[in-house]
Amino acid sequence: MELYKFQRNTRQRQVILEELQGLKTHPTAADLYMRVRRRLPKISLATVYRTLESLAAMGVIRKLETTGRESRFDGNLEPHHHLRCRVCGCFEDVHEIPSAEVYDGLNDWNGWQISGIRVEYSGVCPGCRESPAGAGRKV
Amino acid sequence: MELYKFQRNTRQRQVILEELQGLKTHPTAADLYMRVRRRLPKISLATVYRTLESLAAMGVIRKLETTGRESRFDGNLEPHHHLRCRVCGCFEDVHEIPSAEVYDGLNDWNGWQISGIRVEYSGVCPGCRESPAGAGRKV
DNA sequence: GTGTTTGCAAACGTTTTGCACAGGT
DNA sequence: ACCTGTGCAAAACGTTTGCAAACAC
Repeated sequence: MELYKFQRNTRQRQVILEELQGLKTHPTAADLYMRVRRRLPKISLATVYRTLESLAAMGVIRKLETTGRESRFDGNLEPHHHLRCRVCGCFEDVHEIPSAEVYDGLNDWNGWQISGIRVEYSGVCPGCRESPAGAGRKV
Repeated sequence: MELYKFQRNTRQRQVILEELQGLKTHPTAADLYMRVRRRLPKISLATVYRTLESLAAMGVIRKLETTGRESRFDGNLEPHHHLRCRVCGCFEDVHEIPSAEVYDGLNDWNGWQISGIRVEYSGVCPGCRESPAGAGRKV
């Protein structure tokens, strides 16, 4: 995927974006495919993937970095964090940034029973700062 | 995978566990497969997956909930957080729990250039607390 | 008309599964 | 001898890609 800017305004892209922005949830590509297909029955899953990837690269939407095998997408660009349900896998937003200690093991927070917190910093490791080719990869 | 307790003590399991516990890194199943095969050339990748899954379910090791398509495993059970390199995908431990604001956008921290922080709380959502069958799943 | 974007199908990388057999107990 | 755990190969799963045709400009 090398497409950082669209040069055509297609119906597929309009509908995908509308559907995503109309959701407060964080759908997977397959979730969106299902919804978009109600309006564009011929659309292909590959188009959904390509479009979401491009929209994310352009900064119009966000591709979430969440636990789980499927990617999830978010039409809401404000920085915020997430609650993940260990049972059904759904996601919900957290707009406050509470301290780690406070919510770990919390019994009821907005109806959720919180059992864990995970903090993942991302950046560039010392090895890759020296040699950007990815030479830093060590098992 | 339904195996929460081992009833046989096999060489495969010993070696997998030894290799994982001998690493300070957070290898993927394929990483471990490579290492274990040096000692047990006939071992199958499926066995590595099955064993890691079971060890994690038993609480002997930890299956990390990290960003990325591959699962990663950790022989270190102490709670800690992670640094992820956006370039090579490697992981490193963070034993402090710093406040969100402090490290976001940090230019140099132990050699890392930090560009983001992600906080993910996990637990059980309101829907699943009522009906544990996973009925809470809503796109 | 030109060249971007699409739809399809096939490929991909990781993980899971079915099944017969090996090997702990 | 039993039956758990293994090896193998195939399936499953989410995602990406190559290519010809469709369509925005």
